[in-house]
Amino acid sequence: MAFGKGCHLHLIDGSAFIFRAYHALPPLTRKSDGLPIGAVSGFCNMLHRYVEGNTGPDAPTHVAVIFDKGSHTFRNDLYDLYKANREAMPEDLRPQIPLTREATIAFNIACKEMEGFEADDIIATLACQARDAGGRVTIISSDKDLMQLVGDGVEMLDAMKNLRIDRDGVFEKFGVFPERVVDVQALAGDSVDNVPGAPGIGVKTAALLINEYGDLDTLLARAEEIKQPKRRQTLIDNAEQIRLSRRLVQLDCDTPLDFTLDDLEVQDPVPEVLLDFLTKMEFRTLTKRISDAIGVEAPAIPEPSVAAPAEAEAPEMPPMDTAAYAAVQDSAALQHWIARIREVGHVAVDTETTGLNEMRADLVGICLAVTPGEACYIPIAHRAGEGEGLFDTGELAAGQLPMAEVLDALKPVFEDPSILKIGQNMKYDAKILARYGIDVAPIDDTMLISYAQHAGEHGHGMDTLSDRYLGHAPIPIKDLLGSGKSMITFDRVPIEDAVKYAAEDADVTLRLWHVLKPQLHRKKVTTVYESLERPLVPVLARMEMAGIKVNRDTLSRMSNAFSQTMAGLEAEIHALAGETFNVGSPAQVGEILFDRMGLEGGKKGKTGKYSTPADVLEDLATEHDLAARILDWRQVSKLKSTYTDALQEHINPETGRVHTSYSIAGANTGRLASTDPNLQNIPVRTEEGRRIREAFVADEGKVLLSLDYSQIELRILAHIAGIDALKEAFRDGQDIHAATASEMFNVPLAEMTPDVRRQAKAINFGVIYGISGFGLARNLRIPRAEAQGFIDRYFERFPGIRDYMDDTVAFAKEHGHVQTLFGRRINTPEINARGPHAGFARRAAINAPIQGTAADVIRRAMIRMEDAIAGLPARMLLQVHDELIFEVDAGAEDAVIAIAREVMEGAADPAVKLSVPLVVDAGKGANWAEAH
DNA sequence: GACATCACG
DNA sequence: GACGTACGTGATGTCC
Repeated sequence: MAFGKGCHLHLIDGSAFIFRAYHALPPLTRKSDGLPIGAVSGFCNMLHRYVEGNTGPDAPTHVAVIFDKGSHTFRNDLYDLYKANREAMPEDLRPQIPLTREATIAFNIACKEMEGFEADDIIATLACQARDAGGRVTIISSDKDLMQLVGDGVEMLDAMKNLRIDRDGVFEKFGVFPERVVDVQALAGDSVDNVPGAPGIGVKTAALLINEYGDLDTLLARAEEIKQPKRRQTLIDNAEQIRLSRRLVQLDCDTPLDFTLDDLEVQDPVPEVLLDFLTKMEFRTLTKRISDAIGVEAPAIPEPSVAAPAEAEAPEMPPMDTAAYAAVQDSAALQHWIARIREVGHVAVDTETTGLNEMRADLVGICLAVTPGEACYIPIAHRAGEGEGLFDTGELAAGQLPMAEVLDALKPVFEDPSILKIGQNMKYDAKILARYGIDVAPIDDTMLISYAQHAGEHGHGMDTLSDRYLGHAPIPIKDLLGSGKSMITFDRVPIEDAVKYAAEDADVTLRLWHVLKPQLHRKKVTTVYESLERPLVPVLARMEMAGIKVNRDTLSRMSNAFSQTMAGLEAEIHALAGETFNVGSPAQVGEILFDRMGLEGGKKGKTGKYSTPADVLEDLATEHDLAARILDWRQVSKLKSTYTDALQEHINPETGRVHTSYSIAGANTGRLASTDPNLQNIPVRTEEGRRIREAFVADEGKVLLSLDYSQIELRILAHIAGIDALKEAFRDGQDIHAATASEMFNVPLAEMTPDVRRQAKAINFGVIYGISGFGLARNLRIPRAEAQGFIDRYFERFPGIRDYMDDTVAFAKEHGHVQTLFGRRINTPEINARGPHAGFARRAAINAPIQGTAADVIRRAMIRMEDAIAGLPARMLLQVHDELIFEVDAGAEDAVIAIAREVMEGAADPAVKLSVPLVVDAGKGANWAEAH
């Protein structure tokens, strides 16, 4: 088909794909020879995702991936410093560049580059040609240099954000439409490409000037008229440099091409060619995904005969083979496996159940793996079924040992202190088995072994770990259970299917253990794993099983009251607005406030809708009742839906209590996270919200205790950064925010006003979060310059803080991670990134050692707590980051408080000698509101 | 399933 | 000088 009207050309910015892929992935290597292939892998995944997404009426008819070639272009002749400050290409990326060309060709997509021309110029030329021929063009890139091409049927698409950029989008970015983009870029310059521009002028100012004068030539010709003297002089002095800059940023639409648009017609990949390439690269997961999708068998990927150096300590492993797994269906087989476990001394265990809620799910089967590839599945409670959909007959399927026999036989093994039980997220399996009378110990957990080493790098779920460390994609559970409404429970899965899936999970877990466990000491996190991760599993399991009593009537009454309040508010809101709309829809709220009523302050988010967060509405609320009532409605709506309604659903009918689940490897910093339900965000800051805590009660004859660390993060900061003034204030038991204010503003403590203290408090918190003038200004609602003044003064008074920040960031840049006082490692893969990414990574790196050390401290306290209170009628129920909740017999409160406080305040000892005291506040009461 | 919003430390 | 900006989480509702 000749390119013309009705055609749609996609131009992919190849270099952008490569760099994104490179920075998004860890340095993967090809297993057989160690060739770096991380970027190629990411590149292929992106291409695959791109191709898959190309369906429907908007699909391209023509497509090409465009690459840069050579480093010298006509722009270097114009200006020899062009792109001169580019960092050299990383060593491990260089050999991957030719492979990305091969990959493109393997996907049967045209792959184009020209010596001496930048990809951007080829893209510009093709876009012009296609547009002139009457076709549409989509440029897949987020490079702002390409924005000048937008318009007349040319659009850009940011593939990662799936964001289309049209003329209006360009205007949002540059403040001018595409045809004036080069003018703005010429003025603003570009530090990445080393385009000089005009000193002191950024995009904002440039757009302002261009819009005022029309275009760059007019602006330069009339530069004398500019009112601001400094700006005027800059433009006059730098006119030549600005014109040069324009020539540098102006893309060339006349690149001589040795091919035509017609050569770029979309073609389906040739399965053999594509699979050959992917196999050659040894991309196991992607090869399988694509071969499954197109129904063509891929050539086998050779397993390396010698283990790669990094895995030298792991045993050689046979390839994964789900057909080799055994079903254990008689006593002899069961005894055989138990004998094997005793011979080997460890076993990977995985339980299959009817659901994800460990307090409710029933055991269906148990998988065991003793050596890689040597795994079995013991079906216990599969149901008999009839026909395709397994119509439930209410009876157990044939070929299963009695549950009692299986559990009686396994119990001595699972409780044998000399046999290590290995699991992936072992807390789940331990809780299930605990309900059947088995206390699994000792345990190892591959999820936590990964977390100790790789927090911040990637997730720690089995699929992620299997993909990364075994190059294998396990059978998705969806294949067995389906999804959505027609989803079945595991007990309805035919035993022969269950064997493959279930035993595979145990096999994968065991293999991961062999790969990851030996790495703990290399990453120097053995102590972290052994002292902060592994011992926490049984502690959390018991807390979760204990649960906390929640009074359904209290919640139900509150829900009813909230319903009434909401109905009243809704009527009032509709009356004030003069029309009815969905108050729960931020989009509609934005439209009403900013379009219909024409209020100021409406900002649109990236989806093009008005943003209406609370702080914006709060500003409006002083003048407009409508905004105030919407805020009221939102608060009540939140309390009702998230708390008073949802919590009732979580009350376990058997125990009458709510059992949360803590994820140990959820937060990168070492904090726990609470889910199903989240009991770490129960309201407390408002009076109405706090009343929800009245529904969390002690059982009859008991009392709730709450013990929380006072200012633990600031204390840790004072210790780590070595701030004497803060340390002294803590040692003297002073009000730390008042002391900070006094030191900063030279106000004696006796004359401190609440407002000055409040500001110091905001700064103290800001420091922990990696402070910025902008952030503090927004938080305190003061001018930015004033906020910056506070920060400057703070750093002046406490210079150690700035050193801590600088040192921490430098450490992260050098090592790729930061660490807590207890050695917990938080990886910072983004710390050397450029762009807005970098700011986030920087602040996260500053915060992580502080938040993480506090998390370590309370973990240590929790691990010691059980023994400490063993003789007392008390149990630990909840953790809320710096707070522990206990339930104790009435009368034992003070004894428990004394012991628990001692454990918590001494939790850092003896591993770390803190130079500030840790202080714990305690409260008690019939419910959580009283205790807190 | 993405996004916006808001609950907590 | 301008960029975009507080750190860490999870649950809910809307809307496509």
